[in-house]
Amino acid sequence: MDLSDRIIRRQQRDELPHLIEDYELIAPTSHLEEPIGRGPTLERLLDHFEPALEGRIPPNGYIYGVRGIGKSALVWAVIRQLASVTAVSPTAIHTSTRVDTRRMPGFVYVDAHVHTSLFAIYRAILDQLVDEPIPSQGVPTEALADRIGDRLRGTAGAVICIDHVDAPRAVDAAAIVEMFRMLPNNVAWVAIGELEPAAMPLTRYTDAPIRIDPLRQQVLIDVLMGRANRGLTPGAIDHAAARQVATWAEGNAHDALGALFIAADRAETAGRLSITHADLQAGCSAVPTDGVSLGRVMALPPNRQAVLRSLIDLDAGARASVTDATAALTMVDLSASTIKRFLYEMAEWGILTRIQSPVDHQPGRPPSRVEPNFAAPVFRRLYDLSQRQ
DNA sequence: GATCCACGGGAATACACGGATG
DNA sequence: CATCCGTGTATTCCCGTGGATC
Repeated sequence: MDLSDRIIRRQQRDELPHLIEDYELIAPTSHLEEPIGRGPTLERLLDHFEPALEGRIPPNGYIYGVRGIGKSALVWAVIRQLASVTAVSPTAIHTSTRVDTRRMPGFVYVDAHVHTSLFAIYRAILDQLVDEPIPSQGVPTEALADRIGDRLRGTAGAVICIDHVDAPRAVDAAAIVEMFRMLPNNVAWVAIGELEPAAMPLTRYTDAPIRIDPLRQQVLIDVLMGRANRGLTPGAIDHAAARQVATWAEGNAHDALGALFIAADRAETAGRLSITHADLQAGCSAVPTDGVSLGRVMALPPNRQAVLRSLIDLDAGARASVTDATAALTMVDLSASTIKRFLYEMAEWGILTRIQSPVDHQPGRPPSRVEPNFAAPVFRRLYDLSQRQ
């Protein structure tokens, strides 16, 4: 072994066994290209999209279900696959009776968490339909709409999925429908949300809504074990542990993955190669029940995330009131009034929970403090990883 | 010159409470 | 007793400004 080998070996010291081999693969924010154990649900989604395989535009749709059960993961995976089929075989599948030479429609997935204005939504759609770079500002919104129209006219059209249509920061659903009116009629849309169809005005314009159900316990265990197999060192977690988390999560895959992520990160930080019962306990208790998804938190604009990142490291004293927290958040390069406004806004959006201070005898309106309404340890790790580079 | 958007700042409003008023 | 008022905070609302693009 020569010196350079020795040096490389030193460099690769970090390549010694780690519990977590890939944070991405166990993160509740990332989706697998092949969802685990969701065959029947995938079939129902494919039923809806099936006309596209013969070059026809499927009806508009509404996919719904309670939070955390993998709606985004499933739709994302389906759209991704369909889009790649379109890309790989530009002509539609040949039937046994005749050759259909029409092209298949394109498939587009837009997250209304991330794209919170009509302009941004148009831009995201256009970005998936064309290769050229798209202006980020300086052009009127209608110009982007026109470009989408120009691109699609005379083609097989497109199916556009808008995820999280009923999110607090999302563009109003009615405005989205209005927006699709301006596009050629070879465009279909599929909205994904949490609201029951009766409460979702959009369903006036859709085919029968498609409900996604919470994961059965065994499926959720499979999901956890599958993620662990991909992202953790072999033997990091056993079946009983996965069952423990699955039971706690009651069909909510997002929360179960969050708990697993925290448990694994805790064990990793402690230098262990397997996850203990205490790690899992810590993981479960750090995931708030009825919290908002980490996807929603990670979709926030950079400065909001920076505020959150600093906020979750403040000690209880510094977070006693919104005013105190604002004053303590000096590491963020924003004015105090902006930080304060961010905190109130994020509370409005459900990202933070406002808790009234117990009545005291100070004059004036009693303050409230804000607490994260998401799995803070997961956000801390994902945010820090995203900052390295 | 137009357009979109994040910031920043401050006005307006809400709330709590003690004390005054009708 | 029900209201109103004044004071002190907290919270919400709104709009101007300026950077970055086109």
